[in-house]
Amino acid sequence: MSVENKINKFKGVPEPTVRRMPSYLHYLRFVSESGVMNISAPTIGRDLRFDPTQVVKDLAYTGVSGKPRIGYNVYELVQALRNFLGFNRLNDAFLVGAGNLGTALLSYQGATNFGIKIIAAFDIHEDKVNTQIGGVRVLHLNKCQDLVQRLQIKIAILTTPVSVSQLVTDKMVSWGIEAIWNFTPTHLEVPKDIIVQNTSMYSNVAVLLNKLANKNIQQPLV
Amino acid sequence: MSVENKINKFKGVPEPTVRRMPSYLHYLRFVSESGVMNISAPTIGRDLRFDPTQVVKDLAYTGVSGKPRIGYNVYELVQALRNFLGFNRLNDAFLVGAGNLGTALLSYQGATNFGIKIIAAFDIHEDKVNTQIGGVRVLHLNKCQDLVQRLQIKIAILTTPVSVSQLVTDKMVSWGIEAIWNFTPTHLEVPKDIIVQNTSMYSNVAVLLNKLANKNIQQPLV
DNA sequence: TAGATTGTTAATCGATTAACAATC
DNA sequence: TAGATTGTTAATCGATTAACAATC
Repeated sequence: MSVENKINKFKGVPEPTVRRMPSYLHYLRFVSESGVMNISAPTIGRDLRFDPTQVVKDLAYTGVSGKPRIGYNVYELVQALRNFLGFNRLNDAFLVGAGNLGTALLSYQGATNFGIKIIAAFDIHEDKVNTQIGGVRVLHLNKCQDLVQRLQIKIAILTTPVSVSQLVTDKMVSWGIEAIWNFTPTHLEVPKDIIVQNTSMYSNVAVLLNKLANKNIQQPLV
Repeated sequence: MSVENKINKFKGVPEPTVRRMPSYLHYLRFVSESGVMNISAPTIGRDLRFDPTQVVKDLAYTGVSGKPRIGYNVYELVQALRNFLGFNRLNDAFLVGAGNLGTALLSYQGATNFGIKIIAAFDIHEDKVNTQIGGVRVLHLNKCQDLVQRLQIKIAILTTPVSVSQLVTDKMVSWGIEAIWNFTPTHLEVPKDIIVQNTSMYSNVAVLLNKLANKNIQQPLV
């Protein structure tokens, strides 16, 4: 195997593991409130309905090591998970498109800050520009490039209409945005070093409705 | 293998496939607007960045069959996907918890109805009760049981505070709710025939931040 | 010490990708 | 007909689960 290949062999933490990390953090915070100092993987697994071996493997990625028969130190885990999830860094983001969903996210994060802080929002409609939503100022999109570059913003939350999502994406990438949290149903075309995280309400609804339909089909068989 | 086992061998459509279905639908609607009548799996794959074989397999689940060298009939696919995704059925839902996220979802779906129709929302705070959000009436939670049963509602959207999420879930299940779209970070305990679809903003943020962090770690290696 | 739990290596399982024959 | 594409069967890949030795 060539050196080139070996370098490319670098695999980060598996995505399913990353997705479970916030669950562990939420659970461990809850557990630590009741004064529990140490916790074992089987206990976590029982409560969260995860396989105990999977819990062990997942937690190993935080760098925390446990003690046989005792388990893991809860405080240590919470800190390690916070660090793993990037809550200790500051993750400033811009939101583009202050329509229904954009407004929704702005109001939502007013209360809960889930690891990303929305610094400003952008829109082109006069009735939105220079207002505040959820404590965040809405500016005209033509101010975006300058601010992305001055504030070194790397994360953009995309909540524009579908009709302009690719166009806005292209511009933001050219301005230096490195990661796009895409809430539109559009498949965005981006250079390969740009990260796109698709969050589709549609996919989630699809899975739920499908399970519900299966349930009703399956029943008569039993 | 026992008969019991054979029955349990029933596997629905793989979840990853279900998650891709809305992408196909969105894409095909777009394509059909430009008057394209037939489309091949490789073309779809190229545009959506899916493996062509995967597209063929996914589309097979809709029941539509294509013609070699010609592809699939776009109109037929759109109809089949709409049907597959349950857009032709009416999927009425109740939303419980008209706080930040609840309000957000209510305002959002005002414009976009993504397969589920929110019929009413419920809360216990006097300042929310008997208001309207996004055209949906907010009622007191003590009216919920009666309405779930009268209207035969099967789907609940859970956007309560974490502190009451399990409690509210237990009640709704006892009232006859069959599927819960859970937006809280709580792991809900439910009877095994109840469907829980977790939609965690936290997980999505976690994946995005993790990719971003990896990117910045990996760069120096090159 | 005895035994529950960690941490690692192996087996399983399911989805993705590749190969290829059938077909229009 | 020739050849691109469907549709199916086989190979690969990665995550989950099982097995087990090390350890506190």
